[in-house]
Amino acid sequence: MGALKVGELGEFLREQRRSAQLSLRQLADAAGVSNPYLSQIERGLRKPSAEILQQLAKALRISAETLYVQAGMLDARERQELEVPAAILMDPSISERQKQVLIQIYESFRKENAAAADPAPTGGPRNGPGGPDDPKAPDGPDDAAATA
Amino acid sequence: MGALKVGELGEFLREQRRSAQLSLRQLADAAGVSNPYLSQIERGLRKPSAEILQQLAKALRISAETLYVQAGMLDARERQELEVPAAILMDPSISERQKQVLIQIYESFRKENAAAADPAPTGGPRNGPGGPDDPKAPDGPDDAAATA
DNA sequence: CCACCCCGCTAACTTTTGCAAGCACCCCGC
DNA sequence: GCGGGGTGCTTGCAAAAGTTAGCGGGGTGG
Repeated sequence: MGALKVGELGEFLREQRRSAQLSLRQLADAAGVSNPYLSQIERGLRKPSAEILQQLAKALRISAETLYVQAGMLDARERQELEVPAAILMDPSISERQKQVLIQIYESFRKENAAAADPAPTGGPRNGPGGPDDPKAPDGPDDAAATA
Repeated sequence: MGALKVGELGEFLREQRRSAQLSLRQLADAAGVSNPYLSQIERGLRKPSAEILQQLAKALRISAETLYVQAGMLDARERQELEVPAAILMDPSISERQKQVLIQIYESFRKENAAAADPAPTGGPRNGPGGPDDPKAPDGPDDAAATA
């Protein structure tokens, strides 16, 4: 399960530290972690938590993203694939209700497409014991969508 | 030390799980973590490690980056310019026509809200949950050139 | 030579993560 | 009634993360 490449991450961190002319203790102090622990991270014998990683990134003035990519936690190309529902949910400019509407429509589109492409899905993983979610007409976006 | 906003992260995770129609056990199993642990994460009483976060993101099919942003580990502003329309346009699972529909609705929502809330558009920089962290302010020349 | 300050690392310890087992509740078939 | 499976939550416990104290080593100057 080691999705984390701790070794590479450690080397990368040490490189960055050296290149920033920082001693182990200096960086550890700046990042708010203990010196020996940073040492162990750099040598790959410890998997730093998300928080520590973030603090190290800050102290090193490198983007946290860079670190995550190096750690193998962020796929470089994954960054382009921000999922639509997640993006919608994070958007502060629309209401929760509106988010739900958008997501519903989005899901119904996907379902529609899947049905068109694969009419015979044997053993449907549909666990919904309830009814089929409204495929179209995702309840009333009328209020806003109509105004468009 | 809590640079992590565990509570928000938990809520977000729960939202995502529900929105994906998954039970706690299902997601836990898919992500390779234990059911009770996921429960605790969702209620904000545990800070998941970087690895766990990654596995959950994978199982939920959302970008790990989204999760990090939600956890307060990546600055949202830095990257939120990806925004909903961009995410929609990049999605390969729906047709171009469907994309247009979604974006239309999204835009109409925004227009409606803007009209209702703020007739005088004095520019609303979005920073809702943005925490006032950064105690010592090492100060980065954040040249976040908005590509919007 | 010796104190002094830095470097990185090892050792023992405390705190937290993360898990297997079990609880209480609800719904459905027998 | 009872059994079985579904949901989420609580409880100890092993295994990690992350800490403070201390080690050997290398300058530098007194």
